[in-house]
Amino acid sequence: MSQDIPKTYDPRKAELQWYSFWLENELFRGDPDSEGEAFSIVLPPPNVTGSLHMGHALNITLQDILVRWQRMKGRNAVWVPGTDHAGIATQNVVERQLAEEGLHRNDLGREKFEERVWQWKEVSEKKILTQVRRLGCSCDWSRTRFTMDEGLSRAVRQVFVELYREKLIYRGEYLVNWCPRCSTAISDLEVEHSPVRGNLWHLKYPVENSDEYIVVATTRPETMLGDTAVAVHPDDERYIGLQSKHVILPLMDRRLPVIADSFVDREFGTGIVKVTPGHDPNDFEAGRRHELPVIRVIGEDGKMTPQAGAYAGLDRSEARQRVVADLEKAGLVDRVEEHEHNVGSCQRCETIVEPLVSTQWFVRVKPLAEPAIQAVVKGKTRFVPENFARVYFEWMHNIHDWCVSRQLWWGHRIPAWFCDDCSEIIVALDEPDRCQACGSASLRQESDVLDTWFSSALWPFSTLGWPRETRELEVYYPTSTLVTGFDIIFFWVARMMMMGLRFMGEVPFRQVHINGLVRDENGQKMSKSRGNVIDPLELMDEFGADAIRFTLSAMAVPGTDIPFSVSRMAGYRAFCNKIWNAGRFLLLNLETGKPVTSEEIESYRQAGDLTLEDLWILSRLQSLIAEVDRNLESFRFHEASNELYHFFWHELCDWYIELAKPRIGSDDLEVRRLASRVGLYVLERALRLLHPFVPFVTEELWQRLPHEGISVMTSSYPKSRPEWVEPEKTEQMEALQELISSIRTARTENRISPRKQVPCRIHVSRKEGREFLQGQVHHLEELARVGPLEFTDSLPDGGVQIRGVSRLAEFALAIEDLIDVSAERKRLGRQIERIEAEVGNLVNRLSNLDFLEKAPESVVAGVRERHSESLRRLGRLKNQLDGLS
RNA sequence: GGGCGGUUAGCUCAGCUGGAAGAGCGCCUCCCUUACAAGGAGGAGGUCACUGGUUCGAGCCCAGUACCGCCCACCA
Repeated sequence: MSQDIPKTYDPRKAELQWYSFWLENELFRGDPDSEGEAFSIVLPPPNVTGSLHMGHALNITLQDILVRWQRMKGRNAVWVPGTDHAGIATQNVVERQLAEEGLHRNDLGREKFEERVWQWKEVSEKKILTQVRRLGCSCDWSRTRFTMDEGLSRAVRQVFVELYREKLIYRGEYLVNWCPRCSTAISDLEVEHSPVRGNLWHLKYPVENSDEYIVVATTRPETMLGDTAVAVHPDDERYIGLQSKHVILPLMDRRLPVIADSFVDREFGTGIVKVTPGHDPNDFEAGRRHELPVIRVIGEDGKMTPQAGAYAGLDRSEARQRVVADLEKAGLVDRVEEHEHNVGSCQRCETIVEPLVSTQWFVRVKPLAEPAIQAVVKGKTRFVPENFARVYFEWMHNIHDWCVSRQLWWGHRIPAWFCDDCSEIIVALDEPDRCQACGSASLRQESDVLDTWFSSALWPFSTLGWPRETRELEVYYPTSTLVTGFDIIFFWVARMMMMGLRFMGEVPFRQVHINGLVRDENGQKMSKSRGNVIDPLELMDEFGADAIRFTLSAMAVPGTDIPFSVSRMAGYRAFCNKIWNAGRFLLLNLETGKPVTSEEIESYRQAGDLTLEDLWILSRLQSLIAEVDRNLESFRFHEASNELYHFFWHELCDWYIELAKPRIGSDDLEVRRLASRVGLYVLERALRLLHPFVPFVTEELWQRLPHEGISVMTSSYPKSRPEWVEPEKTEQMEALQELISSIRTARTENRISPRKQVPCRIHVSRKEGREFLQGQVHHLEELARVGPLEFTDSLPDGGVQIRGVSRLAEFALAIEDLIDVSAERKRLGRQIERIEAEVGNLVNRLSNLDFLEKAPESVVAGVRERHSESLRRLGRLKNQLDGLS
């Protein structure tokens, strides 16, 4: 099978070629009726707001590794992809585009605006899904969904209607978080709090019919215009007398009752608080308890309303200045303190959120939360790492009703109709013809849309066909694993749990793996403002998809963020190239022929045809298989990656191939054939093991190897054969490696040219050791460049020589040139020092009676072994030092 | 105010069940040896934040301290 194989791996070509190959052969297809236990994943749908970032790259890479791995293990695997309409976020993107054209969405009107967003959605979705493909993801594209496509929209309406009928959805006037810029209500979760340095104004409110006044403290003086009471703590003795009185609200001349309510903190400020039910969550609650009127002084546009009297029409920040100035003029500002407090702003546009009273739709979540808590308590869904379950519980236990209506145009329109002729509200799956109460045909649909997370909450079952009863739901629900970020545990994971349990009667996924955040090299969050954002597409162009995948996987330590490093990725690109070149070498030099089966290898084993290095690499391969499996089972992607990396590079390439080269090039055809069979076998199995991580380079090589089946994707993931694990061979191999390394070190440090063949004498005190090494002479000659090689009973003193030791043997290299005696002295001195320290340490442990008595025997034996070995070695080194004249 | 995570080599980080301190990059030396210079062979570099405890034995377990980061929370 001679062929042209370029020296350097070209990712671009392989990626294009093999991705289309996989697609053409429908290898990503999930068929509910095919064999094997189901393994299903739904892709957390990316928002159609632009393109993918490094966080997505990590998230989808991990999923693809899992899916490819499970598919190769024979599971009936499916990965359902799709995108999210991302209501407010996408609307904002398009609004910004309009703004650049000098337009506002009102200029277009709802219908035209929606059309415009749909156009954008097509562009963004295409871009995103292309990126997902370029990374090599094996999604079942025939199942691609969008949260606003017809089927999913129907699922949304169905859920809304059912929850409404059960009174788990209600409509009402409450205080909500309002974003004046987006001009919509948002949920508590969409408000981000950050500390702001501001002032605490202490204001004087005169007491009615008296010369006295009370002092209240506020961070938002402009809201005083909407005060409808002041409050004190019922047990606050300072103000018992005040409780029956009224105060006069300055600037507005309004008479305010003094109420007693235990929400007041006696320690804070004066212990008297102004109550503004229209613009503060606490005050709103207090207002309800005390039946206080609500006065809205700030409107939905962030400007003061007519209710604000003289201040009407002013922006809220302007109003603040004016109110303070006016109060100062009237001598009603007691004092002003600097004060840091939290201010809430809109997650999507960073505008300061205004709490205001508004009519909205809410989901009553407590009844839904309870089963969702229990499911995790009982282990029906497991978090990995498990400490995230605590975060989940924490939030679920303190959950508040969920405001689901949004005053946006982009989203699922709420399936509710208002009758113009009576006050009836009809909530229905499809548009009703006439009012169910009065029969009027004059109906208007609610103009609000739903929070984007409402449809996301249904994703694991809506994508599988719900509310239809599909075979997919039967087979693939609950999904196996959800891979997502910790930042959306509340937004998404919790809500999927609630909806899944309510509508499917079963959790939406068995496991939730929480992946970390991709940060920059210095651990900083990637953000546009910091200018440290890395575009995965650019990286793929430069380094190849496999390199970026392997980098992310190798760095994906569960529960921790990833400081993404480009230099490290260059290292993993080198790894891909290494895989390529190892494959290239073997392909160019081995006898090929039929694919190699494990049975064939087993027959060589039985016949005793295999060499030390063969048995060793086969043994190491079995351990590797077991380790990779174990690590992937527990989402330890970094460990699995590192094991593979180390095996392939530092065991297979550095040692096995080097050791096997002479046999591979041998004139003895039988020797050559056997070396080829083992070489092919190990390479082919290694490619299978690596495939989920680096799908392209492995496929490219695998296709050139003798193989059965259409793709490495469809081959089976290797299973460990414990009977091939050979600890003694491994130990022998390590001893040989150590000897070779120490000869190499001695050579390098004495500046002996790497090419030069150097005569060498070896002394081994133990008979078995000598016999073993005598069988490995060819390896020593090749890899340590020594020869002729002579085994002696003792090493001669004097003469020009360099000496060294390993755990197995001591050796002397004879060279004609003078060696640098003082440098050699130093080198030996350093070694002696090191070993003496070790011996000291070991002696301490062995002279400790407690250690001898209490430590397990194997540990003690190990220490004894090391102790005597070190002593032997020390003796040899000292001899050598003395021998240097 | 609660909760969680971190502190290990110059840098970024691993270290899973307590049993001889690791990787990548960077640095130094040598080598374009017919798979690979995106390579090979060597080398230097660590008081595992601090204090105490448990243990024969601690980077790992326990308690406390310091500093850093994150999440949640209606203190005006």
